Amino acid sequence: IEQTYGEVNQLGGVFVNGRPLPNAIRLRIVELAQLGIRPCDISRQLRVSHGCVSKILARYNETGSILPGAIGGSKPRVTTPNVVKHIRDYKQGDPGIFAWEIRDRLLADGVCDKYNVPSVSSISRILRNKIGNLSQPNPYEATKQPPPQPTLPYNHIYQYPYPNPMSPTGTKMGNHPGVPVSAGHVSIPRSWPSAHSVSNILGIRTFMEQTGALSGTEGSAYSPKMEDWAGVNRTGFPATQAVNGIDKAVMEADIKYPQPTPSLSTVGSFLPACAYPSSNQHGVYGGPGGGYLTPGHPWPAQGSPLAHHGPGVTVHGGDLATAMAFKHPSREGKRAGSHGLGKGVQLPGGSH
DNA sequence: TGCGTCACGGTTGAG
DNA sequence: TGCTCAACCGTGACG
Repeated sequence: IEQTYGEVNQLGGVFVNGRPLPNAIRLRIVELAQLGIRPCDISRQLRVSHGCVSKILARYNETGSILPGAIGGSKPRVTTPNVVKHIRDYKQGDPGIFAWEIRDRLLADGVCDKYNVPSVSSISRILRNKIGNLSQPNPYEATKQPPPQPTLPYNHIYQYPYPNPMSPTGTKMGNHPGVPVSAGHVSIPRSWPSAHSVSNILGIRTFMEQTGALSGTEGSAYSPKMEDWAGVNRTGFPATQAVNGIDKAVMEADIKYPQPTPSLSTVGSFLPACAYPSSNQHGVYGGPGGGYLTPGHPWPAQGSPLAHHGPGVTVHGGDLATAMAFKHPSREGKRAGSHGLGKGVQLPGGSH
């Protein structure tokens, strides 16, 4: 029995505190903005706080990406065995060498670059702790041989954390057929690649439209790596069964992210009912994308991956009561102050 | 009224 | 295995 939960913001939208909005919503925000819709209107239509809309648009303008940043994890160590080895060599070659000189040499020799060169204090610590007695073997070499760590910049090592619904391995960082992935993970630099730009996404959408690959998977249509979509064929996905080795839980994530079924023309009737699994968030808001649009808007009601509400999307609980029932009981009342205000559903159009 | 910014409480994942 | 820490998140309030 998996506990899922969501919270309702002042606009009546559903969100999970601490987790990014689903890519579908993020994409919609950017697309609406590109259509000239004001951020405040986007906020109201999508029921996302204007601060969030502002943030996403600002990020998009800055990076060209709609995707959230990499969550969690630690910065990679800069004192890799290779660096330690070089420091050790420098120290052996010149016992009187200063830490700052070592630092300069690491840069000069290309062992490190300016992004991952250890600080002087780190070098000092290495000298003290690891190379204090040069007669002792290097602990890295004497004990175990950790896997070589490439001295890559921080960006490169960070991974996009979302599980990939198309992963044949069912792992969060799954590989894609035909997409070479080394070391079992896919890296997306924080300087977001243009592959995530809306134009590219739209291009991919065209592809998806043509193939019908997005049928019924509106909210889950966003692969962690958009550029991998070309290798994706989601046609005929069973709703809850493992497909192509995809972990069932991953698949179910799509289903556990129901968005209330807002009718297209009734933003005002939007009733949030969403339950995010704690493990991931892709595929949230399974409702028809067109539901975010005001009547008469030129937005294509069909043809958008976000607008197609296919059979693969099971919308659970179409009312607020259901959404609230998914909440963590322990979280109720826990968030006093401003966040507690989000509990109350405010009718659309209400001013803040 | 719209929007940029920030504090806050939360999640995440490498170390 | 559990903890720590630093990254990120969206909300809501403020100006």
